Amino acid sequence: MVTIKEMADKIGVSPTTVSNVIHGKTKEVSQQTIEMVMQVVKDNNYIPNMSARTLAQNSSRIIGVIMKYHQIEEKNAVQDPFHSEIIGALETKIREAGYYMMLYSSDNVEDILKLTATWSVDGLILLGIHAHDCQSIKKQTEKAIVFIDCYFYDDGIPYVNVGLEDMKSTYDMTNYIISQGHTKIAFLSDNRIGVDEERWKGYYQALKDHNINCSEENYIKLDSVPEVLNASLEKLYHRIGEFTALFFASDFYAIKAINYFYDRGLKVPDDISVVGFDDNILGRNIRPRLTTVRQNPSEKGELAVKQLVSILNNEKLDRNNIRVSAKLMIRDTVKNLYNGTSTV
Amino acid sequence: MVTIKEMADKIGVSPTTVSNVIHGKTKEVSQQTIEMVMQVVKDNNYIPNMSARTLAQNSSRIIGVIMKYHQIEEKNAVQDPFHSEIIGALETKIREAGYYMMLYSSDNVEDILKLTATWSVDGLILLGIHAHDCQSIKKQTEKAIVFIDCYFYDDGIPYVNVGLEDMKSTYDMTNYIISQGHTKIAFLSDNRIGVDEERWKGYYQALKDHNINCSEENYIKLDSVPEVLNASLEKLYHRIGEFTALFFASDFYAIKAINYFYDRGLKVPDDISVVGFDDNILGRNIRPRLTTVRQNPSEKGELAVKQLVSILNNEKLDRNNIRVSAKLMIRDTVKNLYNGTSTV
DNA sequence: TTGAAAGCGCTAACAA
DNA sequence: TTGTTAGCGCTTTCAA
Repeated sequence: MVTIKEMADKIGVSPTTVSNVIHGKTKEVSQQTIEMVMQVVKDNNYIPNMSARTLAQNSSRIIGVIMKYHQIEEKNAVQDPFHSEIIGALETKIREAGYYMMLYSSDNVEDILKLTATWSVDGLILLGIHAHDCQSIKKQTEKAIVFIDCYFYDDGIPYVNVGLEDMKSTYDMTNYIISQGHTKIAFLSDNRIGVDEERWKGYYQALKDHNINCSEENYIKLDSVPEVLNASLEKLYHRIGEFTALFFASDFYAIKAINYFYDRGLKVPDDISVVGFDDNILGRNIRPRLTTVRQNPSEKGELAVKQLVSILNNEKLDRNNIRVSAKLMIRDTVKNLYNGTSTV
Repeated sequence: MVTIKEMADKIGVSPTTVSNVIHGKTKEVSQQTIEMVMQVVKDNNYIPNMSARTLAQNSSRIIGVIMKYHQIEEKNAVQDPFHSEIIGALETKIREAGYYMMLYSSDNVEDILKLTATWSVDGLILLGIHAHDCQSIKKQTEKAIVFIDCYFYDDGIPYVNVGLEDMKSTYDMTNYIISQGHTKIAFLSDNRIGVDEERWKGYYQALKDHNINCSEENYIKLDSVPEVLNASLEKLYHRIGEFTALFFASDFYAIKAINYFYDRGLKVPDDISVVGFDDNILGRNIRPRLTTVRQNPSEKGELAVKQLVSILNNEKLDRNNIRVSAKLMIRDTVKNLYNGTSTV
């Protein structure tokens, strides 16, 4: 491993000059010197030492990608198809932008801040972290941060977030379900915070705008713990008569439910209509083809990196809060109550 | 951000002492000093600077996790459920072991070596990299490396790999298929190298051991490019009469095929039996329940980190090459040709 | 039991 | 246009 100093000695110039040439600061370097330096760098297959660089500049070109830590193994952040798609996109874009990606999961603000400081991380991308923690992190560090799917309302501090048109898209999808003759529609999720709350709101608004009665009775909470999920589905199964359509806040649960019904001889959409959200790998590969709201996680990942890099380059952002658009994927799991068909 | 030196000044000891206490080298430090140091460290919320540490020791506690780079976005390494599960497990275990995870994808040996050197990475975990490149990397660096699913046969150099009983499990599964009365069984995959070749071998051996004729005619190549995959499936559809069972080298393709058949009115397993491999999130969530070979990616990830950490601690490994066991998941997609049933 | 000093590789301020 | 020097924060050797 050659060092800058060694190369400088070899060609009889100063380390400063070598460093300058390496970093393209060649305005004040003679053409001849430039070529000499380029040559040694190449001949010796020079590889920069980032730790030394980081120490000297207090900036590492590392971007910390922080995911929410989940105790439950099957909910291990990366396993969720939505998260893994984003992680993949982040890796690609971070690398292409000339940064390095440190992946870390945590549910603890202190740990996240510590990681940031320990590695002199240049920026942070926070994924699936609770709004409250996001806010707390934002307050405690000056580092560039981009959030994904994080909304905090109760504060004046500006923050950069890449989100989705959650409310609008569930609103639109609910309208579609209604247009197929449904009025008894349930909304199902495993929580009522963050994006899931937004999605509930869109759903709720659509019913309201159609003067369809909607109360907390329409909300069904699913348990995210795998073993307990079946109990939730069993309960759902027994209430099935109350509804003609079920709007799940994620494909994952939609499919779990479809399978649960299938195993009990209940057919989708003949006996009950089902809608999901995400159009993830699961949603895209099931029969009957799932009617769902498509979001593009890669797009979110790309935008997050783009925003972060802009901040790091001190460029002005055209907008702080991006809402990526979603798309209704009308397929085969909603029955048309007027004519009995379900295929588009 | 306090530094060791600052803290040393505050309590009137040397940086050396502070550093020693921080790292538990307290054999030769008085109890009183230890307590003093512990106190300042706590009071000042000291956070170590890893770049400085790395520079001084030439070791960073970073573990580079390298995945194969895929041009095609939908095949983006992390999106594959198998890979994302492993990545999740790796993140957890690396963090728990007190290391940091740098995630990087590449299909270029030079780049991987460069990353390693740039960050003074302590160790490497290579995932899905071609054997040839693995070998080349192994030769060019002294760093600790653990491979996942990488086999190179033609060389004497010892290497550490975490693999699966690919051959044995396809052998067993093929025996099971045969036991259900099938003799016309195809094997399908998108390549014939690495694990897929191993799986083919197991399949082949089982047929041979039953004196069932098996030639290259039994092998059907699937195209991995999403747009072209359908063409492969269309071809398959037309050859369907030649076989009674299809053994796919991965759940992903098994499910793509099942859906393709479904859309053409062909029922699994009534019209054709299907078997997958992986039991991934897709395989686990489809109806009819997929008969497949279950491998546990988390286990692979955990073992890989365990092996790597052992190497880094200079511990002797009990074995270099681990073959994690797989499990046959006999479910509902293979028809019993003797009595016509298919459910277990 | 403790401390002084040198050095890891690089960058930046300043001088020449 | 180029070079000297100091310093980033930490560890390690050796001396006290």
